[in-house]
Amino acid sequence: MKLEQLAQDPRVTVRRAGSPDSAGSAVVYWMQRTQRAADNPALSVAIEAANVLKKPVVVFFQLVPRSHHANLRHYQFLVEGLKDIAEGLKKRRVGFVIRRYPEHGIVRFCASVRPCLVIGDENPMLEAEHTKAKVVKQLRLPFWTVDADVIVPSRLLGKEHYAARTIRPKIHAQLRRFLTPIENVTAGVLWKPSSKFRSLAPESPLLDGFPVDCSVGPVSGFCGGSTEALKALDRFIRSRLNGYAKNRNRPELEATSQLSPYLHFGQIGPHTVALAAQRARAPLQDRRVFLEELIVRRELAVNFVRYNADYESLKSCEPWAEKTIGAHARDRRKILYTDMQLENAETHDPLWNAAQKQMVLTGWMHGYVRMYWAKKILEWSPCAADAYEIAVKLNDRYELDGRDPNGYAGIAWAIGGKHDRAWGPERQVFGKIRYMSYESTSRKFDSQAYIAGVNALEKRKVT
DNA sequence: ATCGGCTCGCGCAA
DNA sequence: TGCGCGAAGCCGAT
Repeated sequence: MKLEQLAQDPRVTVRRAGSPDSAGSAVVYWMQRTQRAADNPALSVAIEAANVLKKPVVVFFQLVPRSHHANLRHYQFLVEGLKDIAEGLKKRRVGFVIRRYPEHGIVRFCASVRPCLVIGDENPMLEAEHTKAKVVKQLRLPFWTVDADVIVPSRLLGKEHYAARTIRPKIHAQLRRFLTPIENVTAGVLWKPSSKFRSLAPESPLLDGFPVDCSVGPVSGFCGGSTEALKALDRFIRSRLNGYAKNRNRPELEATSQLSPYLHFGQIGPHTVALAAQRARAPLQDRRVFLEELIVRRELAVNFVRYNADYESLKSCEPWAEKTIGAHARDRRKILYTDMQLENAETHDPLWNAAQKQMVLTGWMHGYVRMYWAKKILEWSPCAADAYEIAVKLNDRYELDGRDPNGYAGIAWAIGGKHDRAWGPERQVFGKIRYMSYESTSRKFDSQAYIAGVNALEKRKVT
């Protein structure tokens, strides 16, 4: 294997070209989005490059406050995952350096390591892209990034896709090539830690004295880390994949994988999940439906965020949606709630309140209810642009998987008709945006049971 | 329980 | 240029 071959892997983007300096001391993998030591294509590229160069590999992880407006809930989950990374990297003979604000800089770290090459992982979110752009300017080193958290490298899709039906055949055509096990290669040269590259211990109280937004507390139902993620995957595959197609849209049941927090932080990768589902002994229909959501719809969301720079606002939506929303901008709203009333789950609608409470209390809301939740915010807001904004704000603040392409795509679908189509008959406020009602959702699933379930959870929390 | 109509525009066949 | 068909819907008819 040659370095040029590695650079030509479709998962790899060369952000700063140049031949790796063979006088350098190591290959540095700057781990951001892909927080795992196994089935991590970015780590594999780093190790393979280092093995060609006959150098060791060190993973650099930085703890930066207020990254993507994250709060204590998110940081706690993230920090819980660091121990698994440390253990996994040790097995692969790779070093691990954790630094915390204000000693967190990758540029400073590279100045002391003098790497041959720096590898990063891909993240379509704008803030992550800006951070990388800034670092590229300062690093006088070759810098590659690896698209490690999607099955089909997002670059190969080339443009923003209009709908699931346009991206689906493109993705399916690439699965044979990309839905394959990630090789967990081991470093040939062992990284030897020295005092010069001191690291914080992953199990030390990393958040003590760290300037993090504590207004949203940690949750008890989800524990971060790759080990927990694999356990959750195993439970899902063994007990819930069978029947998934039928039950996934029944939020009163525990029928979904609940892997989104782990996928968001990269503590588990889509290859691991997809291959486990593919080889599971569940009916074909269940496996198909799950893989459609995990791969086609998840990667449609990544495609949206990557190719539509307006994903944080209603501006990201299609002309037909803009038109119909505009035509109904002056419709009288029967009910208006303030941001506070929404945040405190103080609406007249018990299903909506339950959804909001599930999110606030557990850090996770059932996928089907998320649609309803967002559509009602549109119904109860002065305008669609405000609705989009408050939905994003609440989602990003309380969901463990907030600040993720999935959240933005979901809100854009519900409020702006993204990836959807016009639906008649035209209604107040919604216009031709697809509508959902309490009455009809209650026909589809046992909303009383869902509401009761969340309320029981709330009582247990209070007492 | 299941079906058709509602409605728009992309992507492809022709 | 025409045509098929679609990320989760609703409603009313059968």
